[in-house]
Amino acid sequence: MIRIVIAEDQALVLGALAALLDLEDDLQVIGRASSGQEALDLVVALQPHVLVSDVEMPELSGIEVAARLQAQRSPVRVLIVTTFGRAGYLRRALDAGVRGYLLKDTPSAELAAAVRTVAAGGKAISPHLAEAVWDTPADPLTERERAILRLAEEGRSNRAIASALSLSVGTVRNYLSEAAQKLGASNRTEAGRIARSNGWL
Amino acid sequence: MIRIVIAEDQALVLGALAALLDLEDDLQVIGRASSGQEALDLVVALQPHVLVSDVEMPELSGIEVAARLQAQRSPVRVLIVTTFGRAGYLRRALDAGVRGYLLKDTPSAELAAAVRTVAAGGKAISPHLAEAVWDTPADPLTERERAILRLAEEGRSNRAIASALSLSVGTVRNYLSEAAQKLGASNRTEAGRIARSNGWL
DNA sequence: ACCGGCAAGTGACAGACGTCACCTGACGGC
DNA sequence: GCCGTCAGGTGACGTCTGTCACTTGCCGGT
Repeated sequence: MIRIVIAEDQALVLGALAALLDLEDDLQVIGRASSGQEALDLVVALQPHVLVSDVEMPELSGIEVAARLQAQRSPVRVLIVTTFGRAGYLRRALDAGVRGYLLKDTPSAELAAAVRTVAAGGKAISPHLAEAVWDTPADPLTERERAILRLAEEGRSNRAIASALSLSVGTVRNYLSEAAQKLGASNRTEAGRIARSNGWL
Repeated sequence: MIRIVIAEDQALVLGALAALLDLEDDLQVIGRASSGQEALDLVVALQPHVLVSDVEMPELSGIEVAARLQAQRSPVRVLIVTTFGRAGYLRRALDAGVRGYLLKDTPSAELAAAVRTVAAGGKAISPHLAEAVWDTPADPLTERERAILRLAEEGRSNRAIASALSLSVGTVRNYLSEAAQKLGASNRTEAGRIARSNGWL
């Protein structure tokens, strides 16, 4: 019997996924979390075989939860389930020791199979996504550029960004200009879109 | 026995929701659609009591499906289930004759209850959301402003927007300026964010 | 026939943005 | 000690944006 904790911030989807997994005779959902922190606590307390987690969650993202579990040498296997086929996310997830990564448009029958594979020590990556990682270049942005781009994306002016990060306005301009060049964008807005769609923000 | 068709473009969520509803003795999922068009065809063919539909779907949105059903005087009741608590969406949904509108962070136990309520001719709106509509002002944008804002949001320059819509650059500037004023934004990027977060784009 | 409202345009101006060349200081190799 | 590198800054320049006042043409109401 494979014991599972599910983490997902949308309660309806959480309940539905649990119902789906509970239909299987050899799977048992022993815990449900609606935030990253809660997921981490539950995993530590219940020691399930597998944690099935969304990426986008309040407090801690699914990837961060995986990273923490890896850091504390937890034997729990993590299977990420997400909407976003962003290559950057998958890269980070793999770095965090994640064993499975499924897109939410995978047929539902495959979820249980993926859970079993992961529980048995194998890996389960949506094939569609594995490809995407191949032909998506690595994140070209530096930490500074990312931070500035995130603020620019929200519509803040150079001046506002500068004072938020204690930089000079000129420096902010330079970083944004450089980021736009790297991304092949012709302005901050486009740069933001490109970076976000690749999972680099 | 209440007969249901489910429409949701994420296969995994579709399967999970179906599993959840099938657990109930008095509910029966008789059809599954992964696009708006498919949902419409299925509803016409199967004549379920209730259509449970996502908003964001390829081809036709859940709201558009509801509008078409209303136009052809279909007796099928529509229950929308969505991630986004955008007041604008709910308004449009109600105009399209939708009988229920649940957020995906509603506890999963309430989904079946909402289906029953809607099937019986009642209404089921997430209370949280009903409030939001109250204190969200109506969409202040004109069709032109919306179109221009959508393009600006993608990072296009005034010149690009002007030629895409066969307008003069000055006019585009004026529309954007006006839209920003209406929305209380200080630039196009912020205006785009505000409009989108209210479901006005 | 007239008025008001609305879509679209024009011209002008200030300020914000994007680009580039160049400067400074810290810091890790060798 | 010197050199390369990297984060950050400066100044200058041209272009793009945002704002405003004003104009034109169209359309519906009265």
